[in-house]
Amino acid sequence: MPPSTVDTRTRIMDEAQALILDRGYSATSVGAIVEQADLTKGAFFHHFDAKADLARALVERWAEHDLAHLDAALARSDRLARDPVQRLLVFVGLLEEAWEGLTEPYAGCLFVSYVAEAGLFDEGTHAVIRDTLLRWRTEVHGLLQAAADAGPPSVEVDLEATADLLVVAFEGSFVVSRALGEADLVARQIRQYRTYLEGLFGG
Amino acid sequence: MPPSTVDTRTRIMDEAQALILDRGYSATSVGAIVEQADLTKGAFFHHFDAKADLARALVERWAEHDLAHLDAALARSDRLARDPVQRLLVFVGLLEEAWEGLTEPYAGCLFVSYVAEAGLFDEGTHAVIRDTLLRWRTEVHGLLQAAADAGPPSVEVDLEATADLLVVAFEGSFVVSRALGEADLVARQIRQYRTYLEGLFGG
DNA sequence: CGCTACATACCGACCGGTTGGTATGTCCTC
DNA sequence: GAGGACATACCAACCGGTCGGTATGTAGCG
Repeated sequence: MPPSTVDTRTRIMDEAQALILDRGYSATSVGAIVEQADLTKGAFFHHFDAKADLARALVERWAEHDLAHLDAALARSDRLARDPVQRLLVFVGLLEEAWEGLTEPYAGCLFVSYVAEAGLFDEGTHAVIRDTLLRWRTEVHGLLQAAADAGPPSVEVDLEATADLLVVAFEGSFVVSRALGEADLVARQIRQYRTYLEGLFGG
Repeated sequence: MPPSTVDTRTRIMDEAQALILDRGYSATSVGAIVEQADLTKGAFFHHFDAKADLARALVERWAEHDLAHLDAALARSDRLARDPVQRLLVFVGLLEEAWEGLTEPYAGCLFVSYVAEAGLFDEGTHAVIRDTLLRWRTEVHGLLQAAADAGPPSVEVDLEATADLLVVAFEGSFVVSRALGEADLVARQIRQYRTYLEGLFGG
């Protein structure tokens, strides 16, 4: 296998992502990216047609990992619990677990970076983000509906909004966690969400 | 009142804020700002020492309005309800009310914009955001504590994290609302938060 | 094997345009 | 006529992107 191609492209993407998470897309020049990756502009534009091409590749990779994470938690909670309510709570518990023990670098989210500079990206790039968030809505809503079918929640509640609250709690946590410099904030907020669900469906 | 000075400065800030909310701080050039405000660079640098000076002024104004909003809701809920639990629920209800009926432009938050490009701003600017969020934490935690003292919540819960969840729900809603193009998402999420509190303290 | 033909990976100089910022000038008001 | 409120003109640095070139394959063929 040629040691170069894939490696270099990935390295560019990794360095670019780190820079974008820190200072945003627009402030991340391709000059800075290639310097960080110890390359030249020639190398960059060999692998990407334009800077926007990189942006698209990055968000697609991020969405892919994100959905893989979702599917994994879905599958595991499916295996670990039979009861719909338990399945729901285990699912959220697994997510919480994944964000525990986070200390040093406060979480960043590429979606937040892109949304904050939304005016710079084309429809296709936005669609990647939208589709990913909608997958979360659909899947979580499915879990909630199954739990509600097994036994109605303690109070009447908008199940779609409840599903969205998980994603909202994640994205909001990323923002607030960085703003306050508190790494454990994400996991604590997901735990809050779980407490909410326990109250609704009876833990 | 002199019609010029304050007006021009405010106009610069307004246009700059609108642009930053749309495409971020870095991608908002002072050239674009003065063009939007129908001015020239001379005018801009007459009112601001540097672009960073504008950034600071904007976040300070935003924080001021944000805290005024908080204080108003705090004062009104104080007047409208005597019981600590009712006071808490009315407080959140007022916030929800303020975000209802929002249709056209999906909400943006300057804090989100700044956090997404955190690496570009100095400590002082970050401190403004941090202090503002901490005020929310303190005040909401106070309301929660008072409610808990009047009658313990239905389940044991981390009251500080519960306080943070309100801010997290706001910031997260701003992000997701823009990403999905759903203007009513903010109010629906704040309503979810209220439902959570009702479950904890008994509406 | 040796030769040709072509592809991939990367370099570094360079281009036009834009950036934040400055220096100077002009007009209006007190 | 002094000072504030702008406009005009300009600069050096940097921006995304192009281009000619090179080094290293790699596949086909005799």
